[in-house]
Amino acid sequence: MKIRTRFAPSPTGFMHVGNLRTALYEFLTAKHEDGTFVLRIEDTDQERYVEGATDVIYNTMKLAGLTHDEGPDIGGDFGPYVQSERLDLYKPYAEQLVKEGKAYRCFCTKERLASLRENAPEGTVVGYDRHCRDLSEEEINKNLEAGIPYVIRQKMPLDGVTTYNDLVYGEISFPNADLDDQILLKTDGYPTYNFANVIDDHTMGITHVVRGSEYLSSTPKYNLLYEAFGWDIPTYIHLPLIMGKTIDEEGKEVVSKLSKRHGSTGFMDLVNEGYLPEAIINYIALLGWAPEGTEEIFTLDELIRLFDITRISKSPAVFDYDKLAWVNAEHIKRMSEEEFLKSAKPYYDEAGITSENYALLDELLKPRITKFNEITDKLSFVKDFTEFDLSLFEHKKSKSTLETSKQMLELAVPVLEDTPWEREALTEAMKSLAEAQGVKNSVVMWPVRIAAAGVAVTPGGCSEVMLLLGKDESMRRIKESLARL
RNA sequence: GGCCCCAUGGUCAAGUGGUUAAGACGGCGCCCUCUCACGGCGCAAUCAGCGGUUCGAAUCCGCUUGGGGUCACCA
Repeated sequence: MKIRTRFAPSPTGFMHVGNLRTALYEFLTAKHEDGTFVLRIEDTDQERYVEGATDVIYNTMKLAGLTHDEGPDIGGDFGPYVQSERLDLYKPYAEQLVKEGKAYRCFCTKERLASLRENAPEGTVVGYDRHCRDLSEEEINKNLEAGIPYVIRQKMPLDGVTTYNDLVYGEISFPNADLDDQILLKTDGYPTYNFANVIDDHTMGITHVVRGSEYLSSTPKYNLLYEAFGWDIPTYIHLPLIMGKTIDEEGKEVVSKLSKRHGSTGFMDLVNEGYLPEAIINYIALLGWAPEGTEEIFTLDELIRLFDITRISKSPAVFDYDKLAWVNAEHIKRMSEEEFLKSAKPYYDEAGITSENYALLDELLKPRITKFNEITDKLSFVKDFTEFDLSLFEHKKSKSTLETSKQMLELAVPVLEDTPWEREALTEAMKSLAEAQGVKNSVVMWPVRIAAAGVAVTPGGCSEVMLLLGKDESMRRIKESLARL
């Protein structure tokens, strides 16, 4: 049987890397076996609906490369793929369970439920007291006629244990007595998340339910539902959570399940910060899973090929920006010249770089940037040339002093004037000058670079800096710097 | 608090009874070098604790401790 997985986000307008990682593993689980990946939008919560949120989901999935085979935007044989368009579907299923005595109508008010919770003994949490579980036929009819709103609750077994098998966590058992009579249908007639989930997964033929391990403890309820309907229970693959670090009131570092409060962990946030979608995908693939061998840089296609459910780990993983940055840098280094230029171009334009230097910058910048937005800073010297502090000329390691700088620049100016403005020629000219003067290369190259750039740190050496500036600008700057010495 | 899950360096992790306990990020040092990177080399740093089982335990079992998750007419 062909594997079918689904990603079922709620349109809240925000997708953090935790959700994305789940989507990724769902995608990989299906695609590794040449299965089908379904996108379903779970929008049964009318109060939390956010305008335009579904577009965020589509855009994210597209950018991340997690293309779905069926979904609201492209259709499929199991539609509709938006829960709000499936509303008529759920109620009959709930009614069926009521009829079969596996569920019941509950007329308890929210206030009563609230007071139940408030009156619970200190430090404990109590569930529903099953007040309406055994209402008489007359009482039910009376309430119904009076138009009292009701929810439909599932009857949980009062004793025994429910056991299920998870592909990553193995066999897990829960005492049934701990299970609440969960609500299936709300007073507004909408299904609850859990209920809709089961109905949808079954009717959509989902074979493998891949989700975060926070669902481990509600899975028995799901299974009891599947059993109530006599449906096959899907294969479960629960994923270790991705954790974020925060600082609490006492200044202590705490880790907890990734959420909005963990700062810029939104996929779009990261992309806007300059992380490549495929690098983000690569990195989060490694949070909770490791391939055989020691290679860590992968494309999506490689991940599809290598992904192996049995290598998913059980323990939570902390999201690490440093490692993400490294992965991003590795992806940048592997980019073709064209790809790199495409991403770098906006920053080049901003820095006043012209096309004849694109190839040079490809070489210079690739090993030097972690994110593309760093280009601005790296090339700021091209545009800005201010009266820098002359002490920059003093560099112990390069054996450069104010005096030698002046000497060398005086000698370099005429040489540079007569040198073809090419990388090799410029470098050779400076080396020859140093040799002729009997000094280390650095004694001439250091001051030339500083004089031209006006800053200590540049991407590349003196020849590259002069190349980027062009002959006129370089000579102007060097002479100006020399005049100040 | 009940229930459930987890436990190898600061972080991500390999490892499935016999290894000098991989690798990566980060840190530190050295080399390369006109700066900064890249690259190369090296260093520090881990099996939470205690009991078992076994000739032998990071690997199996139990307890303890620690961490996380979950207990809504939210998803």
